[in-house]
Amino acid sequence: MDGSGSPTLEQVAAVAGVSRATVSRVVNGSPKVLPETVAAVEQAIRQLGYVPNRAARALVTRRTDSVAIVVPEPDSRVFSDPFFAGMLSGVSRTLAPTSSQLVLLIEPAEGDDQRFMRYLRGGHVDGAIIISHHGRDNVLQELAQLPLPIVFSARPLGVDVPVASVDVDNVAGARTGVEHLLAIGRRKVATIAGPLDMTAGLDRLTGYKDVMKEAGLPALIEYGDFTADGGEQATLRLLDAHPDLDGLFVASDLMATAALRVLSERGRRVPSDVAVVGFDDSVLATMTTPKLTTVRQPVEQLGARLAEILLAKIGGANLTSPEIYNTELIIRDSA
Amino acid sequence: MDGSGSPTLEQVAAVAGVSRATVSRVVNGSPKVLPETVAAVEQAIRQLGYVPNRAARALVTRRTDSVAIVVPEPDSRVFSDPFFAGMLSGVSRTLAPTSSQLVLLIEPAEGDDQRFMRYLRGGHVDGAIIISHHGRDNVLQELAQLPLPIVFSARPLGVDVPVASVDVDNVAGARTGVEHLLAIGRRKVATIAGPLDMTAGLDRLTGYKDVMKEAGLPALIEYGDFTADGGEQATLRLLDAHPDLDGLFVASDLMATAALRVLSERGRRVPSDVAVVGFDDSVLATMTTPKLTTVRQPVEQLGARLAEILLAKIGGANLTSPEIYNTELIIRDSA
DNA sequence: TTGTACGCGTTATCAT
DNA sequence: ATGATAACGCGTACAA
Repeated sequence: MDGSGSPTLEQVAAVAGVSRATVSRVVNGSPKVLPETVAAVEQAIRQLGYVPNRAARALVTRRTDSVAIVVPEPDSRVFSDPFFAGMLSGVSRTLAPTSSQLVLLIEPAEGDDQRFMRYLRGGHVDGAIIISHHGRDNVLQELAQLPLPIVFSARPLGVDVPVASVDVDNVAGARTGVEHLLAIGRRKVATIAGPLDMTAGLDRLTGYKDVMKEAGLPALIEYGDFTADGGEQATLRLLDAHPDLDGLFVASDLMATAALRVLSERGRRVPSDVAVVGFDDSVLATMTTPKLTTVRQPVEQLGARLAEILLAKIGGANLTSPEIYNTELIIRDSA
Repeated sequence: MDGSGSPTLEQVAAVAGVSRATVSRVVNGSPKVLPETVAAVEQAIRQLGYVPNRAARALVTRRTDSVAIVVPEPDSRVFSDPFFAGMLSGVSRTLAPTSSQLVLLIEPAEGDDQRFMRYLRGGHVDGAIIISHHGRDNVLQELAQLPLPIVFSARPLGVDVPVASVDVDNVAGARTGVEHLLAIGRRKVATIAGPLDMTAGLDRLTGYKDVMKEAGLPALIEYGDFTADGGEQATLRLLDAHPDLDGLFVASDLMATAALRVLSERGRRVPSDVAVVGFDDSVLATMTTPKLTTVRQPVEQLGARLAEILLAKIGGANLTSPEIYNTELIIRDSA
């Protein structure tokens, strides 16, 4: 701490022998300042180690130069999901050239919505990216109606107003996965779906059902919650109910890794006995034995696009429609 | 947006028929306000949907009610590491009861230090938690000397001033892992170490070396960079150099998963041919086949403690020494 | 090109 | 117990 707190514009002005206003202009890169004045001011700034006070600036400009990334769930799962990590990476890289900072809002405990709602409403950020998994209560709806630029990381379930969102085509992605299983000759193809209150759960199941129906094959469905444990349980139930299954489409890589393990423990060879296709192409996909054939979604790109859209909206653009990206089937060893 | 921006203290005061100052008192829970006045003000607040402006508040109180969690590396690996996720979880849970928000500062590209240094210096946060992996340049040193409450997530390499930090006893942790390998009869025990410019790399290697030396056995060392790829390469080199190894201590679970895969591909049975011990006990440990025996570190607890220490320092406490936590060997199937 | 002066929404001091 | 009023540090018309 330097004696009397951090230096202010005023002090810089005094040292540089100019007015506060001029220093402000230099700091903000106004073109209408004499080069020599600029030099003098910059010298003073360096000498004092001046750095602008954002609070004061925000107060007058009504811009905070920070955006929130909101996880409206107490879900620590979100963090262990490589999906989130990838998106965060994309978001932060896109935000980097900007002066914007990233504020992470996590719902600490179930039902503590109002905490971040207040924060968002308080004008502490210029906009927000919502990482929503569940279409829970009416939180998403409330978020969507906030007087603030907002982008959703997935089509928010249960929201009836037009909102900007970025997502992959989960239905089509699931289709490619299941179609691949059929293409390699599998007929008893089951799925481990995600929860139906998540876009990812709902749409991927739809894709599976569609393909099976078109092929005239029965749908064999169990549900997991996108955790390894959930995947394990679902696989066990599936093996009990359909011991003769020869193909398995799993709605996430994390659940798929558990499925592979259970299959192995139960003496099923992958892919010869049971072919397995996952969804995500996360880092996990290459860590399993055998390596996972999976439906890739371009997570970093999604994150980057989320940030771009948000910045555009903050800049005044009126974007309120979903953007859908394509998936790609990555064939490895499990199917 | 309601006509004219968000309501201010002034407007609430007008509606409630009191002065600005009184409203402020109510908002901040001052005891010296008549209950009936409180009621009137709270009514007005609800009616207007008032929420205090943090920028204005921060300007006068000089407190921002937000803390930064800094990743002073462009390292996207940090995110895919479950270790980071766990700590983040612990930090955010501890911060929750507080009014403090979490600001995430990531170095977007190599060498862009000054960006977050300026931010931290600008008084935008009340304190910062540094998640540092590498003892790179003098960034850590600069961070340590910031006139701001700071806590490091690991003993920062190359910092010569006393700083607060939270870490596990990596040396002892590695010892228990290696000693276990010896205890189950392994003699050709190799290690995949992490980079030596990270505490985790350095100390865990030390633990390995110590045990091997005490046992009068040769140290067989290869280095990885804490990624799956690095682990894979190191394992291959190790198998080439020492085809007869029967024990392997890997400095991280992520690298260990890769090692397991390579060993399997090379026809080594785990644990019968080669016993493997990892480090972390991350979610990965139970996802492998066989499940990984590993040295657990209490990540969430570390994160929580980081936050506690930071809050204490912000509150005026003068903590500038490391805190070391114990690890625990979790025995599963790989050793 | 530069300086003056005002306002941003709060908290805190001092009267009342 | 409450109300004026002065900061807090900055941006920006407006004036010079």
